Amino acid sequence: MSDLLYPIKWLSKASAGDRVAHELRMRIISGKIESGTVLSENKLAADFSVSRSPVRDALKVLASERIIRLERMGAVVVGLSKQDIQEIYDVRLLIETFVFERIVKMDRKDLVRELSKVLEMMKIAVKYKDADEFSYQDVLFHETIIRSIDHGYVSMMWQNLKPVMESFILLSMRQRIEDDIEDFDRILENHALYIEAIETGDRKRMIASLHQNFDDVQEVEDLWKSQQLMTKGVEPHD
Amino acid sequence: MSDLLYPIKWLSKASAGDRVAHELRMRIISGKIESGTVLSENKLAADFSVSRSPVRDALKVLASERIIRLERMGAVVVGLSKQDIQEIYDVRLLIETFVFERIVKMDRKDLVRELSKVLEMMKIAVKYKDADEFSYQDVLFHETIIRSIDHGYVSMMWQNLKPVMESFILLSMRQRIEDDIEDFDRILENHALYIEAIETGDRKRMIASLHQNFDDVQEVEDLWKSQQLMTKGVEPHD
DNA sequence: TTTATACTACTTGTATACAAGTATACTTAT
DNA sequence: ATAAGTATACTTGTATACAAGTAGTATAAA
Repeated sequence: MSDLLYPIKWLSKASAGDRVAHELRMRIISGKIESGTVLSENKLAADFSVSRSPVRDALKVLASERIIRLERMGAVVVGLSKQDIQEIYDVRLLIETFVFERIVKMDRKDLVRELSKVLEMMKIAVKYKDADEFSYQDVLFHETIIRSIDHGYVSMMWQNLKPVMESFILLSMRQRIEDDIEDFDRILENHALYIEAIETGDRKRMIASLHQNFDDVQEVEDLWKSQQLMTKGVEPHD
Repeated sequence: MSDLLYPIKWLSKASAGDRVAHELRMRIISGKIESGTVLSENKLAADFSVSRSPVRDALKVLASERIIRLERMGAVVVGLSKQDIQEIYDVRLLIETFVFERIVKMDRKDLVRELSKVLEMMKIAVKYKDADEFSYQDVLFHETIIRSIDHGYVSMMWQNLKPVMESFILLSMRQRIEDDIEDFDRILENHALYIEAIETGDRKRMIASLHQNFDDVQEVEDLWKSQQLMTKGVEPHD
């Protein structure tokens, strides 16, 4: 088994099943395991040096995220297309605009303070060129916003979306921290704008900030580059 | 083990894990298993006469739906509160309004035809006082709308929501077919209005039809009644 | 009576075993 | 050479076994 794509430190207390799920997700989204590949529970168990039980758990999770398809014989890798990424953004936009409408009716002081903290963390991460830490804080930023309205089913939707988003952002940021380090300033600025929008309850500014993120196709390009990079060194997964 | 709440005929090709998940979900949402109860994998396996494996699968599914909470020792039943049901409607409204915006930009002829068919089925179900069939068609109606825009991640959100919705609607309709059979006319009319809104692309009418559904708290009352009914005959699940 | 320790009866997560089903390849008969 | 049937090497779903850990209880000591 080759080295891991998912940060080991994020898995400190995770079960074997979780580890397999996270690592497999990264390999699929990065393109290291190509779309169309048929995964076998037994082969995966051998690859990861675990039994079939945790592998089965992992495959169920990945199937619910639609990056694999469970069929009669074997799990077929689907992966993430550009359209998928667009769709993820659709849903994120959908969720976050809903959340914003709730937020503006609440006391937002604590939230703004919390988000400011996360933003500072992101700045430090950029300073030390730590793509993984940056990704973590980026995801946390949006999760903090979403969870602030205390809506069980919206949180649920986020939980379903999060793992794929996280992997995708991780890969994208790792790529970008090599190619476009100065681009992170723009991302940081965008997040600052988001905080301002929440603070002032300015719906327009919030939408603008969101779209500025979403219209930025850079991340898609990053992922594509990353996939090219990966598939070069891929072992033929017959 | 007492008799089943979930229609057996809907489980013809389902695995043992699916059966357990569906039945357990019904018992939890109906209140037959009360909130706070701690479920044990071994006890459940014995109750359903299966091994722990399918029970584990089922518990994972129910946990992702947030009707139970997986803890260190045992799975704690959470159940559905009135707020949860309100939240489900929030999300359904969110999804369906998004879907509608896409639909009005498409050719809607086939969709309208398909929906009309489902609506006729619903009418027959009412005629024969078949609450289960009615529920099935009702869920199918909304699923047909949502899947028509061919959006993977929106479909995913629906898939995550569907099982709980389905159970909830089933219980509510079974209650209502006893108490308020004439009320089904109003529901049918509402669905007809929905189809019209799609056909004409009339956003306002669609929103109206949606709200008419959502503002109707009857379903919540039905569920509550159903729960009262159930908890009377509940065996103390120490 | 209170505190500490050890024991019992649970729990989960993982590994392994087995039954039933399916696709591929290889016979064998025509 | 081709078609039909059969063997085999896979697959999944379920059952069972085992290790590690946790709550609660009972017993022992102060």
